[in-house]
Amino acid sequence: MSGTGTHGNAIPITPVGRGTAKGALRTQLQTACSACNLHELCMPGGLSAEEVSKLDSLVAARRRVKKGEALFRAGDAFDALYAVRLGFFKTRVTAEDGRDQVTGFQMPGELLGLDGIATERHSVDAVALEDSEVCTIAYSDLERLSQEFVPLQHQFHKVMSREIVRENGVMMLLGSMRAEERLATFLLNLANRFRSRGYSQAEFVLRMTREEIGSYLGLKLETVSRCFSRFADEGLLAVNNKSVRILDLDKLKAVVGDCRPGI
Amino acid sequence: MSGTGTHGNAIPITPVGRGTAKGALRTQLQTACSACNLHELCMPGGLSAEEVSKLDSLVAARRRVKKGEALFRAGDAFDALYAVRLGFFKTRVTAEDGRDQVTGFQMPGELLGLDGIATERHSVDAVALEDSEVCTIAYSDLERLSQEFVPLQHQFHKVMSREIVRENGVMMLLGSMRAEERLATFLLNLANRFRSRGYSQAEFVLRMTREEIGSYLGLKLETVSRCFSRFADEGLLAVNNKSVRILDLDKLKAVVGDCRPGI
DNA sequence: CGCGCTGTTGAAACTTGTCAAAGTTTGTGG
DNA sequence: CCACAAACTTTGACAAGTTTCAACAGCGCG
Repeated sequence: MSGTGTHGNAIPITPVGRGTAKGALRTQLQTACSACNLHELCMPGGLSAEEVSKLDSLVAARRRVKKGEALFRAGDAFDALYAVRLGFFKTRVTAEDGRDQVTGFQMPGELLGLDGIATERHSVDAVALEDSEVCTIAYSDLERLSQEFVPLQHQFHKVMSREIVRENGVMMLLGSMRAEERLATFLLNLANRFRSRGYSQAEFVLRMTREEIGSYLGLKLETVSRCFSRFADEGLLAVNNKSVRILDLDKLKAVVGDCRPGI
Repeated sequence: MSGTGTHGNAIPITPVGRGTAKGALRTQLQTACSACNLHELCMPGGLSAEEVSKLDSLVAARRRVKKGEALFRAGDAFDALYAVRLGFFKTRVTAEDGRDQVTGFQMPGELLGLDGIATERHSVDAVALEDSEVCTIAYSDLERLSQEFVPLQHQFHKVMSREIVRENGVMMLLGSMRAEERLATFLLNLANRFRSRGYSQAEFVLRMTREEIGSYLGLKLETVSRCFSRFADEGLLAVNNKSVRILDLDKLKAVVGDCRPGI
């Protein structure tokens, strides 16, 4: 099963499209959810193998998005959801006065576009942070299929609810944590998500700039940079530009919950 | 139709249950969504009259929640959604270390409990800020009915998506606004929601304390109090404890978007 | 190879938080 | 219905945390 020396079911997170034979093979094999090694993390979630195969009909098109390009923009008509297959995205909202706020970072297996259902127009921009690839799920198809297919409907509701819960967590972070706690929380969250995908939880490369991290965490980029430096000084992290290695996971966790250790 | 001198289709926002004959009559008449004057704002949303009548079967029980009591708590098993019928709620998340964060305020016509779908346990507390009343919608019934009833499914998805979009807005507020902007945004949002319900948008009574406002806005209660005082000094508001009157709507709006008027 | 974007660091300014005290309102029980 | 206690609000003075401004270093892309 495992230990063959290959990456097993881990998807390389490096930019796609370098045109290797192996890449071409993978693309061909994994057109279907049932063959996708992300299906545990993605929409198929708790569905049975048989049920997942029904999903395959939904995922019509694949789409590549180059680094810096938008998958969709606020104001665009909504007609599909997107599952990140490869790469890394950010979503952001822009206020009338031009300020913008990063509202999330999405990695393989995560869904984009849920914001569009409310008004049938997107309310955020989804921008690729590296060359990426998504599965397109036409929303009308999803609605139709989940009509006749109870577990899919249930699963979809869970995905939306999970997003609501995630945002509650971000509100807690933004509303009542200090800079170091915010960054530590963010790094621990990233580490967990990498781990779920079969990557090292201790060592990873950030796809976003300090400014994007700062926007997400409600901080200025200088503050983010200073916090990284402080964590490095204290031996919690080894930071080299965008690559981060967690040296002391326990201490990093302690940064988060240090305010009222007793209560 | 209107202009009879009564409140028409406006629901009095004062505490319920004083046992007047009129109150008893209303309770009896409005057990059904089709007879509820909130149906424009609530789940029935864009549904036709005929469609709404199908909803009635869903709304089995009504439930009263006294001021200060919880409709549900984080960790409780999830089995129903609740539509606020009368009164006012807050939702809050609590961190392991005891800190808590208000994640929303819900008024009549708004839904509570969407957080519970993800894990089948609630992840927030929902607490009544005044004596309140909710319609209980069993989630299993909702799933079943929306299975055979497309517009309901669609409407429910919209409600969830709307909540995601709302939370994006709160992230913007918490992540990149200053104290005065946050409070102004909050007041304008309240004003709009009161207006949609047929109340004055210029004059209303806050159901929550300064501390709860502060928690929602990521500020300390003293900061909230100072901002109120400053708005009053500048002639934007008349503030008397919990009652607020907006004196200069345009200036209040200007507070929000004053950072980069040009760009 | 150089220009621009990204990241780091320092010092000063500013916003918000903390602590403290006093006033006000609300709720409860006699 | 009044009195008292608890909860809430306001305000001031001061402290702390974060932002702002500025300068410079490093890396990557053209």
